[in-house]
Amino acid sequence: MPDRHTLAETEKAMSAHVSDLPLNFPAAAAVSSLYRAANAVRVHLTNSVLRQHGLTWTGFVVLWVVWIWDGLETRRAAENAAISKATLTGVVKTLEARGLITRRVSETDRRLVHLELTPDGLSLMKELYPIFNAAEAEVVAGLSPRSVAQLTNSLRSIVTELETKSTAAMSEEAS
Amino acid sequence: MPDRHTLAETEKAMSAHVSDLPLNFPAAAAVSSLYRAANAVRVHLTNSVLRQHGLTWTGFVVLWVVWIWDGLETRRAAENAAISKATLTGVVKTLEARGLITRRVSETDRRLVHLELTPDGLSLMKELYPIFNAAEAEVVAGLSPRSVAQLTNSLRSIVTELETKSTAAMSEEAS
DNA sequence: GGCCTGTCGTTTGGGCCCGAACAATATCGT
DNA sequence: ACGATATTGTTCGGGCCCAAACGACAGGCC
Repeated sequence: MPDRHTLAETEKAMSAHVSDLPLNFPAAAAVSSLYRAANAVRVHLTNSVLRQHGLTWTGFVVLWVVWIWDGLETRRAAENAAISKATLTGVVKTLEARGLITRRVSETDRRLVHLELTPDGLSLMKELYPIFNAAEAEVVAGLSPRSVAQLTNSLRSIVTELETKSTAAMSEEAS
Repeated sequence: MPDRHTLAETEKAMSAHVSDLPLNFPAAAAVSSLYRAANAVRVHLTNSVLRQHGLTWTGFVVLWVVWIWDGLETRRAAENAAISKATLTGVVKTLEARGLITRRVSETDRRLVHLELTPDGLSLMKELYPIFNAAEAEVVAGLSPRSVAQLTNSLRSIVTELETKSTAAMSEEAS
């Protein structure tokens, strides 16, 4: 076990610098934990499941949304994968080169590009997703089912809150 | 409001593909929410606070840990910021070029590099962190204090669980 | 028809991200 | 003393990440 700084030590060092300021410590702890947990989960699932199949986390997420929706347009794939259109272009290029996904320009609206899994991509997801899900289950295995449900609810509440803020800022911009 | 896929629609599309498989849906929902929330928070805090100061999320995190610990060695900075040593090298190079941080090779062990804030870096953090923390508070404003505490606990539990797994895998490797 | 406005996916440029390989340095065993 | 072993920060290569600028295209409005 590396002698890294413990949580308690970090909080002590922190309070030595900012204890005289009117800060919201629980909020800081929540955001910090959120970042670290998401990172740890991404690293763990990548190393334990995805890497041996030559997939990155983002690549897998893109394959997953295209699979679940039986193919969709680029803009919706980016929304569902929570990445920008620019990023998606690069990721799709990688997946296309691996023969897992195909791009097809729409006949009715030539601006749109429709994404779909190849047979190889489809069989990969059918094989891989149950394994991936089992690893996801392990990640939350230490929590009670009730805690997992509460966790999911709180996280979704945060996402909703921020999406509201974001669209509010956009309409303010437009006025 | 863009007509993106709702949560309920996604779950419906998902069950159409995998309802016959023995999957752990609550675990999948938790991991997915975790990823999306962390992403949304990072984007929000970057755009609303960090960008106008020319800082990235990771750059800010590195500055923060160096600040809180009154300077530390590269390997500890990477641990505390939850990024790899390789990534830290690049981030520090950026921060050094902006005049916010300094690198100093240790006298007693010439392998070690000590990181410290410059006066500019110090005054930036003193000005910026209260603003950043206020934005963090907004992020969890929709949750009750009790929910925030539970959220933090659950997330820390996940991190601890994964760190245990990771060190267990390493000692297995070594044997 | 001919603009005008908005939307689509891509490109560009700069930065983060990591694993693996590496050179420099320290430490341990003998 | 001195080779074997371990640790540190860096480099390298490939991939992800995004904002901004861009060209292609669709639809509305005169």
